[in-house]
Amino acid sequence: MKYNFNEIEKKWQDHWAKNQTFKAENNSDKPKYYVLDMFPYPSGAGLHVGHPLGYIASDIYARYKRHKGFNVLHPQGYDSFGLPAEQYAIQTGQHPAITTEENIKTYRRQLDQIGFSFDWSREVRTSDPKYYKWTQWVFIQLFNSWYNNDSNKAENISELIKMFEAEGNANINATCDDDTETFTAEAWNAFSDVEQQEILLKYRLTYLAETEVNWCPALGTVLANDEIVNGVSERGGHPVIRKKMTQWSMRISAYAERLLNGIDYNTEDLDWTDALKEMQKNWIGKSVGASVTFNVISNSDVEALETSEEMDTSRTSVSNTIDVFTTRPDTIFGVSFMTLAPEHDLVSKITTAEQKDAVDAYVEATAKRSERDRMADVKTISGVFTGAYAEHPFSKEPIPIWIGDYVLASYGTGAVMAVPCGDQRDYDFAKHFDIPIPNIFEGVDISEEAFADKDNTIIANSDFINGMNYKKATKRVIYELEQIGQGEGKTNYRLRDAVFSRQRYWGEPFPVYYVDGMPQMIADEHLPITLPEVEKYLPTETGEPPLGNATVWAWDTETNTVVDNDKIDHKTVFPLELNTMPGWAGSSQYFNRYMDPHNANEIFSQEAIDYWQQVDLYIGGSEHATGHLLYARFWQKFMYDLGLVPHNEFAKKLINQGMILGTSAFVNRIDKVIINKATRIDGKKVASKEKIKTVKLKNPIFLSYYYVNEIDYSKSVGINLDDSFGNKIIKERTQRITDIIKSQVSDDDIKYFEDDDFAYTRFISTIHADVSFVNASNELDTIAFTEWRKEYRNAQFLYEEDKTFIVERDVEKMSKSKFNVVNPDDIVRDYGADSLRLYEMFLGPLEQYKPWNTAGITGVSGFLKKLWKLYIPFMDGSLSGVEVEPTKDNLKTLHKTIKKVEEDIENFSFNTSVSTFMIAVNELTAQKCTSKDILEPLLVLISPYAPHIAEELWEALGHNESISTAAFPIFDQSHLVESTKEYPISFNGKTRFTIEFPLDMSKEDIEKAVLADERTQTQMQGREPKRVIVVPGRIVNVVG
RNA sequence: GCAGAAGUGGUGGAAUUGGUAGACACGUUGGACUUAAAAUCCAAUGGCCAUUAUGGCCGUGCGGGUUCAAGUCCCGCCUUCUGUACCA
Repeated sequence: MKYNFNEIEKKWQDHWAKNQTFKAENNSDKPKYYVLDMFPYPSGAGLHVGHPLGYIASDIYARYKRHKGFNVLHPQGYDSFGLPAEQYAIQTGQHPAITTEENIKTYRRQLDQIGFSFDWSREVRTSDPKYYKWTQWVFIQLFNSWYNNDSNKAENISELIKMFEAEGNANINATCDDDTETFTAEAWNAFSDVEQQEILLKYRLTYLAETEVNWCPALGTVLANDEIVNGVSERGGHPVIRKKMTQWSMRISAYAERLLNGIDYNTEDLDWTDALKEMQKNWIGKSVGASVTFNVISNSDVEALETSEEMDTSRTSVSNTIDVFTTRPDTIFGVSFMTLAPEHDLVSKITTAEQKDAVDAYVEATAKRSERDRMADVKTISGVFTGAYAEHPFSKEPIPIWIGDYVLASYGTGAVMAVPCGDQRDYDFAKHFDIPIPNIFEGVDISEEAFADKDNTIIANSDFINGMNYKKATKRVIYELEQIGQGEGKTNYRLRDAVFSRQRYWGEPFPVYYVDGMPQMIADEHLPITLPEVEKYLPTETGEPPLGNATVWAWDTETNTVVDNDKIDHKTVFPLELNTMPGWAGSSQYFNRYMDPHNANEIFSQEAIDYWQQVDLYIGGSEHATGHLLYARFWQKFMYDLGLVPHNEFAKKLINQGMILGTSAFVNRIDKVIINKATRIDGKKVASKEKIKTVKLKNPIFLSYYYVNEIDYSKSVGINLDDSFGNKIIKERTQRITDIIKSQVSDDDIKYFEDDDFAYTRFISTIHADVSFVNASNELDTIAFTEWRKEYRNAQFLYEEDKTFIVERDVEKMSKSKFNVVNPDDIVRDYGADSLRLYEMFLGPLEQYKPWNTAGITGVSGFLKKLWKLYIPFMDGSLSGVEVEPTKDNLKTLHKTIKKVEEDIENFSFNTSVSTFMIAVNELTAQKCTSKDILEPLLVLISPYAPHIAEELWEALGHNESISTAAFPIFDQSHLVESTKEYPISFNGKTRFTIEFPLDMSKEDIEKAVLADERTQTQMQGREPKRVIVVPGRIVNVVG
């Protein structure tokens, strides 16, 4: 009757697989519920205990919903395109498909042994041509669409063409490239085919354009903004530079407002955490203000201006204009200069001859600095005057035009109107270069800093807006700008269009070929266009992406097949696109594909989407906040515009699970000694600043935690211990270390340790030890350690006598390089999957970051053993034929457990329900409960958490069917009704003792009884109570 | 700088939304069983003081406030984590 978890878990996992227990049907009388996990990238390292956390939570919820009578869709798959498999291919020549396949096998084995209730019949892999056919298909739909701002949705490009043919583009309210020029219907019809295609690209929702991109030379590819962290690549941490390239982009900016609305105003639609919504909101970065056009004063006028003090107001020759965006149009009369980004197109055009050298030098110097440098160095103020002036739109005063790297080319228009009195950066710039700082705020002191508080402002010295507040002045300025045609109200977004091409092999190929340099879509019926074979996964010698190495990579428009490159004749055979799609392409619609994953004719059938609608619960990491989760929302809205999906948002509720952190183990190592000239301070020998040499030890010395702490080393700095200070133990230890060091140095060097002219410092560094060599008491298995790090096989380990070598512990992110990874395989082997599942939940709230500590698992493991014991009478036959009536206590325990567990699951408070189970089992054990009426429903409660043991015991109780769809027990309040309450009696708010009273006892009677109690007399010590507060059913408080 | 979240025993964390702070576990200590170990079981465990049983004082990052009553509400700070940043 032993609880043999390994055997039981295998048995039920096989049972579920064989009977397809968790296969979901696309129609059912039951209500539907869709629980989704973010699908994993199958990395070569496999899973660590942190990975399944979210899967366990979603699995508990999915199983719970099945008990509650829902038809549950709980699929899983793989985001299997990506960099690591390709990097591995570059190094080894092994095809990424093979690496990926192997990794998936490992993942599947690891997932299976945890006992998830996934419907594996619906598995998708983004790298499977049958899947990416539909990624390519969505891409084509995007290409064939434009964004109509009047109807506020995506529409077919053919409608746009019709409008161009009929009326040109002047009155079309579409989201398009900024540089789109206006044309008439006649002009459109006169354009050549290629010209028309060029114009249409400026409107399409995915388009090819020369854009400034983040280029990562080390990875040989471009990166999206969300793939860059702190100025370096997210993967590998390589530097990133700005570069102009022709790239596919996604016009996500067209959806900026709708993406924002979904999280901002329409909150009931999107039950996501505030933190996540906030992140997306910041990323979209909406700012409302105005665009203002400043005319640049021509150079000849500037000369006139410089020779005479008088201003020439009759200028007519306006050649250049500068557009700026401002959130403070009300401060327009405070403008005293303008600043352009050094990269701004106009810089070379407007710079005067005298300033040319200085400007060129500055532009060059800025270009050399990496984005990261510029970001790190915020404090330094730099800039150069261009020599040019712009004209104030209202006052017509000349305004000097500067360039400065505090203005970013990639935000807004790359130019600002500088208002030093109202913006600190402009203020600092003006102070630094001695530019005037006119004050336009009434009664505000700006002698020390700018005044940026727009809500407490009255505008002054500002012509027609004097005396107005921010709101009124803004409105008026925008009106006046519109009157003179030099500006308008404008909303600006930080969100940029997303670059969609990658110069990589292991990604979705584009269904695109090129005729006369213009991209053409391959018709839907010929999809998928599968990845070609290449000999090398590196870029070609001419710098083309890896697909440039393919020999069979041309499109034959007659046969509609991929053919040999040799056949390219630009008549019927054309070159195919060499870029591939980015990682987020495949993850942007996978949740909908799960609804109908094997459909070869459609991305999903109408019936499937009508039935499943959208994801009800999505669980995954918050690191995808501004990547996947934003892109997927964008694609969903596009699919909604096409009428393909019934919801604007793909996931109703989203939870970000926290991370499980590792507990790293550190050992202190002395591996070198630094020799200095000695000097004496207060008669004590210490090292002088004069360094002689560093002596590296052949065999390092490792110091146990307490050993090193008692010696009181200052870590990593090193400390001179030559002098005889400290107590006896310390001296002995110091001597021991010195002896070991001396035994290792050459005869030439020994003088440094014996001669009084020298002092030496032992340099202590801390290195990670693999946590598998460390036990719960932080003792290091030194033999296993030296076995693992062979270079230390002759190292000395120093620790206290009669003790063992102790490591230091610290909590860090779990990672291979920190040797703190705990493999779920080991946990499942030693404690079972049910213990792993329970323990991961028991660690703490789902959303929280928390450290893993394998030792703690004995708590939940012991709980399962106790649970098992409760059911032994049903297995050993001792209860055969006997029906035991539940006692009142039994029922009370059961029903309070039902209530709490149900509430906890609904609130995703899984940690507290594990506690509740423990309490229930402890109580039922104490009650010696053998009633089936209690123990049967208890199993259903526990089954979502520990499904294997639940199935096994369910079977032991005589069931032939799986527990997975057994009805969730119904809570009955009547079992919890109490007739008395143990009232806490407090005095001035401090509880002193308790008295039991009937619950129906009146306030007055309780008060009397409390005052009559002799313990009350003791507490009051003769004082009269001023007041007695009685809260029936809760508490009594005596004030005195 | 801005935004969001969080500070509770040696540790992970509970606390019915203002009503007995520290549930449930880990760890530690003591005990039982055992030749021994493991496993299992029992007891104690926030700190300080007192002890013959009883008891007393302090305690949820810090300082104030509201209240019969504050971990929970209000005001002002401090610290940590996460995101983001010359965003005009």
